Amino acid sequence: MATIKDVAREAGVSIATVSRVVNNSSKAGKSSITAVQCAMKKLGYRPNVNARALVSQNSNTIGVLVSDISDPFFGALIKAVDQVARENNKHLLIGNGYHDADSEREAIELLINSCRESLIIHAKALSAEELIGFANEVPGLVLINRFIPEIANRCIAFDNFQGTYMATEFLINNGHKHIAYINSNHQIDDASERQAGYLKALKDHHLPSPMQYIAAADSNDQGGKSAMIELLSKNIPISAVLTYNDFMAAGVLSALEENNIAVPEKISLIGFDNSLISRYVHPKLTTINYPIEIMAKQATQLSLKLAQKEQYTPETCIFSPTLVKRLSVNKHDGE
Amino acid sequence: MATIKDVAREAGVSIATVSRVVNNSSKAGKSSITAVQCAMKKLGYRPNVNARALVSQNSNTIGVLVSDISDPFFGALIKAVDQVARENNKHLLIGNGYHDADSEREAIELLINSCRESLIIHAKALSAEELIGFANEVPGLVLINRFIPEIANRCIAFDNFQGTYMATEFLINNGHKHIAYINSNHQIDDASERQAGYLKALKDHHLPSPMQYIAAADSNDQGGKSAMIELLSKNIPISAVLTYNDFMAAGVLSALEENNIAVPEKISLIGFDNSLISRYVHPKLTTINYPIEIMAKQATQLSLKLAQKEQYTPETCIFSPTLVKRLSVNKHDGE
DNA sequence: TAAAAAATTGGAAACGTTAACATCTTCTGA
DNA sequence: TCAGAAGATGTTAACGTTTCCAATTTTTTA
Repeated sequence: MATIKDVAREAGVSIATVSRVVNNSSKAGKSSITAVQCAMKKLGYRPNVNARALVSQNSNTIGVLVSDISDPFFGALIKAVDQVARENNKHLLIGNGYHDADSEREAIELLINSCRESLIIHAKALSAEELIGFANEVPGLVLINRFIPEIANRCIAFDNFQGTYMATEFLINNGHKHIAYINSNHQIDDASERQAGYLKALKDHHLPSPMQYIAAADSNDQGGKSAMIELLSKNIPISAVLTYNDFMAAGVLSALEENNIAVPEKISLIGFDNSLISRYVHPKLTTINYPIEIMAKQATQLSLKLAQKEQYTPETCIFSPTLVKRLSVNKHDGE
Repeated sequence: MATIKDVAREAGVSIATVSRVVNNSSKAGKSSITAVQCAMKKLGYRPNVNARALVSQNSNTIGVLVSDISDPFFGALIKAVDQVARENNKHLLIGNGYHDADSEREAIELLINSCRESLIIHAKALSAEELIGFANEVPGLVLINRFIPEIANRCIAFDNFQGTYMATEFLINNGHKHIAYINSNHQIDDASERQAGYLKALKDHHLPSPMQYIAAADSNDQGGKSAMIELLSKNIPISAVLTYNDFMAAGVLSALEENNIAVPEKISLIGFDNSLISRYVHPKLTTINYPIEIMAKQATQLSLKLAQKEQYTPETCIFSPTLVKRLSVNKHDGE
């Protein structure tokens, strides 16, 4: 591999001049520029990023930790980060947390070692203390989809409570009184917040909230399906179902279809996330929009600013849900 | 940030000894080891990866280029690469090609600059010549989902032709004679190979292959929908449709539903890729499986071997499609 | 007990780059 | 025509590691 020295020798100039040409800093003469460019082309010279990063103390890389790259939700997150990264001539180092505290920790360590500047972290399994520790170590670390009061200015989060509250209220306003909620059995904040929003909406509208209307399972379609079957087998009146996410809603659809229960005619259904699949299931799913792209862009900008020690407070830290009305909810008449 | 020097001073040893402890190379005395570990913990020492990479000429990073990170197909690809990477203590640098030659080139340049060892490249827009050039420059570069004869031992590809051939033949064996094909309008090999497989199957079974049964559009659900509408408006007999991918098939389903044409009762449908959404659409989609995870793992292993200058030829270079039977195909009787 | 062997340590040269500083040209304008 | 400014270029010291080599200490063996 050709180094700057080789180029200097080939072009008959000093390495400083080559460096100046490479970084087109103004102080290089025309003849040198052409000579150096020629030599670079001839030798196929590529600056060594590690040497550069070593001296400039900056790797031009944004580290991103997600729970599962293959989930389109995180795909959308990463893509949004990438768009901002591109505008700033950075590239992306990706870590996968596998929904597991040890993996998350390991991945963050790796990311911190590799790029101490900017980090966008989606970690649900790690404790707040541990994350605060990392945040204190890395000024450009930003948490996404998680709010920790001690480092509030480093968090870009989503109002889960409000999301299920809205969804539940929407069902109530459509005449539904027997609304079930299918939650994730993951022990993460999102799950308890979403359940709390559902319960609060019922309470505010003076509806009972018996625990038998709540089921919990793995947050995928299989989980949704089995939770729905569990609810059906209780033989309680249900006119609407709210799920923790769209995948679980898809599972609910399967369960209902197999039992010849029409959606939305017999049972209305609302998902959560407005993910890719919500447009593809049948009927198209009414769901809660999670503006992950905007949030990810915001988080990236925040991280970039913080990395440059700029004081910067984003306009929005906690993003709000919106209801996406599609075809899985009907008005309910009578009891 | 604490450096190795700080640790050495704190522990009262030389930097060489610290380095030995950090890399637990055998030649360190017990007392030094404990002293150094103590000092490291106290100072929160993290080895500087750039300095390491500079001297060891190896960044422990695998670069991956995909067309669109937010597409679950590529999500699955990246996750598979990550699994192999983890086993080898590497992490992932991700580039996005945005289905565009200039972006692909730019991203590859960036990736090469950052990790000259291992590269997994999914590039459809770039010319073969250009890719051969990059491959010659980087021994560990492996092409995925693309076959270039000149660098055949660096390619992990998929038999697109065979995929549509199988699908078409399956439809023919189910009594279908009027089979339409909806192709992608992208000018990439996959599109022409898949169309060729469809045509060859028709020919081998002595069926006519009029061009009016072929439509092309953007390779997403919108494209699939408009292409299907185009086919319907021609008012030709159609008993089955084959699409370039599952997203287009989802669009076809929308178009047919809006026109009250039942799938599979009136028209059978086969997708391609066996992607995430194929299980979520209604009816569940019969499709062609694209074993992208296995391919990605294979590609990563190949890349890692090549980077170590090992001679290595993977068992399989061209992977084969399989048919995934779900609920979107019926037998067709009569003409 | 002394010499040889083994284990442990430190010094210093790399790795490829940037940037501060010094030097040497070449203009500019009076 | 010459002083001074401006421009171009080179020298060299960092950046934080690893690793070779030599030096020192400890252990082993006869």
